[in-house]
Amino acid sequence: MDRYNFKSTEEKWQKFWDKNKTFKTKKDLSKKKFYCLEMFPYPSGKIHMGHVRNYTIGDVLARFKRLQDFNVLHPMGWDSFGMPAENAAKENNLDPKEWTEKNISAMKTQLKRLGLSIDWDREISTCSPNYYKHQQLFFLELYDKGLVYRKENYVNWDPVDQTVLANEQVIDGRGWRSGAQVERKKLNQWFFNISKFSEQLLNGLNSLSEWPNKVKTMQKNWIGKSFGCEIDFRIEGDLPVKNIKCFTTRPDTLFGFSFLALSVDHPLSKHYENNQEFKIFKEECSKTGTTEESIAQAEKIGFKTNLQALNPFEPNIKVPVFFANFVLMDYGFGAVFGCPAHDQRDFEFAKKYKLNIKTVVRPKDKEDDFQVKDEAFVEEGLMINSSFLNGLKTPGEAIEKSIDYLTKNKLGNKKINFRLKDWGISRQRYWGCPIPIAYDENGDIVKVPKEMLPIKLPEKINLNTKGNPLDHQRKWKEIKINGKKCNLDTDTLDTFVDSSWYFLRFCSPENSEYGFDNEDIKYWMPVDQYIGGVEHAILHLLYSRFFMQALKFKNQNFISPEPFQGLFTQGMVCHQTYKDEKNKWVSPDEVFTENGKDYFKIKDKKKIIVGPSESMSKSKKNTIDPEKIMDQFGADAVRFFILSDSPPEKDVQWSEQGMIAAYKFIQKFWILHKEITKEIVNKKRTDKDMDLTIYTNKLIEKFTFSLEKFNMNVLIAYLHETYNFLSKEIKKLDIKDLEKNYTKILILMFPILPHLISECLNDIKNSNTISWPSARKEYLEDKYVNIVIQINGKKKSLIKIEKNLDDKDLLENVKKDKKVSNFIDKKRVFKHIIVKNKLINLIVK
RNA sequence: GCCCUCGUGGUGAAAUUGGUAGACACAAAGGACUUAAAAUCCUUGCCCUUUUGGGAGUGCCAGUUCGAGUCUGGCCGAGGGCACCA
Repeated sequence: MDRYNFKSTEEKWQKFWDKNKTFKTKKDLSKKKFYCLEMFPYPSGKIHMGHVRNYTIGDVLARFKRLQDFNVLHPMGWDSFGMPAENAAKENNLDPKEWTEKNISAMKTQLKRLGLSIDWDREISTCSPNYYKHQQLFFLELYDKGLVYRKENYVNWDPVDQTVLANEQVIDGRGWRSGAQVERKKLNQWFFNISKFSEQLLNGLNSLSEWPNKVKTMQKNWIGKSFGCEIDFRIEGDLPVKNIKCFTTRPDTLFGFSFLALSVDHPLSKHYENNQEFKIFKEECSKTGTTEESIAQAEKIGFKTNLQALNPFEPNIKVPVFFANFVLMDYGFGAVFGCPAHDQRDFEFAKKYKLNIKTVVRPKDKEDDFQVKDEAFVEEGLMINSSFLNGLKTPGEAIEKSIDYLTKNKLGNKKINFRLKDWGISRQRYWGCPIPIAYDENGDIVKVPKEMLPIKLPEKINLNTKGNPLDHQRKWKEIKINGKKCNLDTDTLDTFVDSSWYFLRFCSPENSEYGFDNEDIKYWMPVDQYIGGVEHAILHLLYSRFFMQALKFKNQNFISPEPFQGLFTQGMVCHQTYKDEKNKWVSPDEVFTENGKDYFKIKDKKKIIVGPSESMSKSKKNTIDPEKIMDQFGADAVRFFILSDSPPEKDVQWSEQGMIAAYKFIQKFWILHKEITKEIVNKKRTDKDMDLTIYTNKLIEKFTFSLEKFNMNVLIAYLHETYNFLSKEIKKLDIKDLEKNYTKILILMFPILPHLISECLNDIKNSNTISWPSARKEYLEDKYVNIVIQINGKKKSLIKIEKNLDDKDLLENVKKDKKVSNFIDKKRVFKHIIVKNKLINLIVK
């Protein structure tokens, strides 16, 4: 018997799909649409196992929906701007454009080899002027709507390379390339006013019922809505300052007020510009970097001013004002009122600077003389030492009452605050979308007119310059707008902007007037199922949601603003890690094992230290190259394996054994298939035996159910089960409707193993128009059912019996059962519970 | 510290949502076929018993229920997210 030749078969079908444009999609209002989208890849040059998993899951779904007669949009593109291209180009003296294009063509070939059902005619690439032209127009549109603005912001600055560093380029406070101490530097940058939509972005989460709760929770926390009030503190001291505004969620603890802390970037700091000590203090603070996390890890320090703040509840009590490193200018007003007794951070600060610690909340089970000792008391409780608040429950009553008091006395107002900050979109880099803004000779902002778009990136420029590469392009920068000489902005847009609207572009990839066509997006949007890694749970997904809000803003005709109706986040692909005796990472290709426990280096037979399984990454060298695996086992086998071992939302362990098992399954299924085809043709079977019909209908039911629930690993189990069933069944003499049932089974398998099953269906010759089968209820149950017999809730026996027997007959039959009669002999059955056609529980004493 | 998720054999995992725990696969041991190997197939899998059979059992402890992997409360452990957020 011939073995299944995956190589020629897979090539054959891929060519067939390509030639016939099988997956080309057109708008068709007569059909229900299904937009299936996987997060598009960065063209690094080679696909990795994470891509294989992501795109296989999506492809199974897309093919399934197509068989269910949906009009399926399943496109693919390239997130092709970004730093790796710029870095690679710098290192090897290449052009980022050429490097990127070469990578795209290599990866496209690899993706095609996976047998994905993609409409390649809709392919887009974000680094193409055809794409970013529209992005520049969106930028201007948002600018006109007042959703883009310019402000100063801090960045990580590498003083040696004269360049801005991304957070991941800062390692232990030093630049990754130069090793120089990174500084905080203020730069003028563009911002999207995402915080304007905080409320909408938060509320929108409620409508996303097909999103994982985990992701919704993460976004909710990120947006961070908090209820409280703003308080205007009166200030006395040696400066011409009368008030400082604070935001607080705990106005109830004002009677425990013992200091006021300001951010070093607070406007008041300008009065201390010439103060040497303050300068040193501020520098100390600036070493901590710009991320919130690095600020957090620093020790709490303060700088005492000569100012005093008055307690709004008791104006005769005055407390010191500090600058402190733990106060962030970005949040609230850059000022915090400190109540050490009921905030751990304030407590530590007060201890350090020996400030007053007054207890104003007691636990419910303690007396009124309760005093905070070793740590702040932050839980619910009752108010004490707080005049008109005494005895009230807090939070809750006490907060309400204190806000009432502040409002009545014009000392403060109820306020809702969000943690979400505006989105800084300027990047001091070459390989990104140019910002369509110029500056005239006075430095005033001039919009680039629509007709002049796109502002194209200059090609083949020298990247080994200090600072921002575009800044050196004197000719490129010069632009004449309405007869005025201007200079272009030399920053480029954050690549998250590119990916915030690409799903719209896929709906009308060829529209040259605008980023999309309104009619197209009305038909295709929202994305019915979006699939990608959980690492994008916050930024990419939130930015995309913002982009939709921004397009909808002042435009009533725009579609409903949630872009992704369904979201699925798949887990990572993991592999064991290996290290040699020098503690260097070793790749799986370089090691061998005989017993599965002890590993050795192939080269010198030296022992390898086996580390824990971790997600595949180049830096740990624990990657498996999908291309090599496809050479060895074929695309169908890889698809089969990558779905088989774990539920798709969880991490999966790469296993050589598992991969081989997948390959074997395909081989043995092919042999079985040949046998079945022969049986179909040679012997006309009579139609007495219903086993296959019942099995097939049950399979259709549970297979469809699991597929819709994304339980892909269970699907694979069903396929194994089906193989086992069929290989026994085929030995029987009588099988009813073999061809009909077998064809249905093949169609179920098709989305997972498209090449193999295309070939199989081709053999049966009725595969012209295939569609997803539906189960017929009358075949779902046999005449007989298995009834579980429990005694006092414990399983004792199992009987096969006629279906739908009435309770009396059932009970009689049950009592006849040997095992049961052994048990209930001499005992009295005083109750029984029956679950129809399933179970009977006898209660005996 | 706060929030979320998850704890099931040697391993990855199923369990139709409160009704046969361990489907399916990997690994292991034993066996069949074979001169032999490979491939393939079958059996086994915790405890007691020679077998028939019986018992325990889904991280731990309680509870609800005729019946709990599934529901409730507490504890222990692992993973992820957020964070001096005022």
